[in-house]
Amino acid sequence: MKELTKAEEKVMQLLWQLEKAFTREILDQFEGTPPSYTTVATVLTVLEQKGFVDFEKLGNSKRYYPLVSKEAYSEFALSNVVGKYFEGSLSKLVSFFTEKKNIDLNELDEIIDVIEKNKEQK
Amino acid sequence: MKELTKAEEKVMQLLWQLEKAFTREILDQFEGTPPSYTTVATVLTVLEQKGFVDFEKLGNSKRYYPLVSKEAYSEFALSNVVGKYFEGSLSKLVSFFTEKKNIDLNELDEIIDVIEKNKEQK
DNA sequence: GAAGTACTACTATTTATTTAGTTTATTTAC
DNA sequence: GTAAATAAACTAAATAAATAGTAGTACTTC
Repeated sequence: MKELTKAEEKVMQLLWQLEKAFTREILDQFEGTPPSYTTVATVLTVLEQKGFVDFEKLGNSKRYYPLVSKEAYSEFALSNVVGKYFEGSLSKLVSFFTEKKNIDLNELDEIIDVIEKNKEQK
Repeated sequence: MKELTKAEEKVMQLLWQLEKAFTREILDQFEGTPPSYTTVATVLTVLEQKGFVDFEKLGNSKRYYPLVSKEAYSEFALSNVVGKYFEGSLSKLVSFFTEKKNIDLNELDEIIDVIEKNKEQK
């Protein structure tokens, strides 16, 4: 999978949220000073070429939808970080995270729960 | 913290590994077809401007060393991913990871260990 | 069917990134 | 002490990314 650039990622985040959307609708989701309509349109064209989105034509408009799910890209992005910075080891990551961040006991218990449930399935 | 570009990240990974290094030494660590000497030198100059590295002058050579540790940047990169793709929640990340990947029981036990130890300290 | 609107397609511009050549200074080996 | 090697500094050029303007086409509403 190719990596998303900053601008592409922003648009994808909005599209994942909207599930299906016209350029205009994506534009409307921008907070603060939004980019111009054509900027969003250009990014969408690139995303289409890269295989991240496709569209259906409604009248002369394009309704875009993701081809790559947020889950699939999350996995990709996470694997990247784990591979590069945690030697591919999830426990290294968790260890690092729990030590650095002020993470509360509830969340730790939650994680143990998650893991125990997963163990049962194996 | 600013983000590292691809080329910058590669050089930083090598420098983190070497701890201290001359341009030549970093170049020598490249596998496959290495970039040219001057390319590495240019990237190092940019990294210096961005505050990721500094150097000490030995003769007319510069021995570079990281100003930003791999740990610090790991935290940054991880927080980025967790924030963008796991709603800031480590348990969501762990859950996702354990479900998707073929992760073995040993690693799951390891993670539980890590968390239990962390809990004790709180 | 003309006026306005909305959209795409094409083109352009700016900035960031990547890559590396050339020049000049310094060191080293004979 | 001169030739070769090495390194930094400077310059340049190609590519990628981000942004947006303009022209033209289709749709909409009176």
